[in-house]
Amino acid sequence: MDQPASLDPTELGAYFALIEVSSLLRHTVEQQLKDDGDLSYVQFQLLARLGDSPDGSSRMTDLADGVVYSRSGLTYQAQLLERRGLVTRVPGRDDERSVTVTLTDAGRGVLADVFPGHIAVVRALLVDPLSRDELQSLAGVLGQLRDSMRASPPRSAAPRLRTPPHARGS
Amino acid sequence: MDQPASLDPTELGAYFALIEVSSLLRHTVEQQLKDDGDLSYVQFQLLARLGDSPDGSSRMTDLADGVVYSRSGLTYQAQLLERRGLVTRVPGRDDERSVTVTLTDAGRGVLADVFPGHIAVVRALLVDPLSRDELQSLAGVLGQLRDSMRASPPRSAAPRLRTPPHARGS
DNA sequence: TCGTATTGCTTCGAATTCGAAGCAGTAAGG
DNA sequence: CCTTACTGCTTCGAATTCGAAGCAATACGA
Repeated sequence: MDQPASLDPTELGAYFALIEVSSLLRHTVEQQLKDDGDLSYVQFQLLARLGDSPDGSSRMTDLADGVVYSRSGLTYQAQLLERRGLVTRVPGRDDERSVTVTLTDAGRGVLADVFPGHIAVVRALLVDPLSRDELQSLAGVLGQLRDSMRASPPRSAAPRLRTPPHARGS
Repeated sequence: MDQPASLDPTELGAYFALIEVSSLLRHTVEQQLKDDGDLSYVQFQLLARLGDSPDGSSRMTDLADGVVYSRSGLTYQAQLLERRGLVTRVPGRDDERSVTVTLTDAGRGVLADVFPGHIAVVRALLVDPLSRDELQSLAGVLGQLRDSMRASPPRSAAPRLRTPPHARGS
């Protein structure tokens, strides 16, 4: 509760580097996906997640949980994918209000088109610049962070410390 | 040139964890900034960058270079900030076509309002869950990645390996 | 069983984003 | 000096994003 008001250089460095690295990586990946398969990053994430599933299908909600994404945005993207014939959407069998999204053969095809380039980008930007030890260290620390972030609901991240706004509009 | 077609678990783990961690962190920070100062993340980045500058001002282009952002998007956000009185925009002195953006006192005020909560979020999500060694390791590896990414223009990231698209629309 | 709350998804409107095109101002070549 | 290319920024239109509200199906309490 009595921590210094700012962050020390190491802390700041980790934060800024994380933001910048992920931003640049994502940018590059997005470009590659658009070039190779006309997919947005989110669309690729959805297809890839479906491809991982044993039967190539999943409920909307389960898809949303994996991809940090609003429900309405997911609906929008699923519509686009369906329009292109990459997935099908049918009402769930046991629960009439849920929607089951399923990867089509065309969807698997696009995924196959896009994968090699995707891997090449990740390799070029993330894997190759690091030694094996560094990569393992990175994976370990980030995995730990991911677990701790998942564990705590985002709501309680910064519960206190709120300063009264200075000059809010209106 | 003859690397395996896929990524091994460590490589995949680092990649996925990086994406997920940065995404969650960014989401949480965005929420905090909106709550405490009605700022988007980009707006905060712009204000913070100006705050770092000795005279609190900077050219549009220099701002864009720091924040991964399109020029038109920067113009849009700068307009919003100017409308709220957080920055001023005046034509550059020596080069008539450039625009110098300057932080106002109100801008500094909002920055001050927002900072404590911002630091609290970063601390809670990124710093506190890790040991000092882990944090240093993370900062080191990410810094290395950032440098290597900066060095190579994104264009050449995946120059080869392009598979002919499978079923492109139209 | 009935009434109410909850869940899963979609629709709607507003805000943000980007790329392409446009518009000065500046530099370079003759 | 004039023409041409380039730079810095803005405007424009289209696409994407989100939150709030809406709708249908399901779960729950009495």
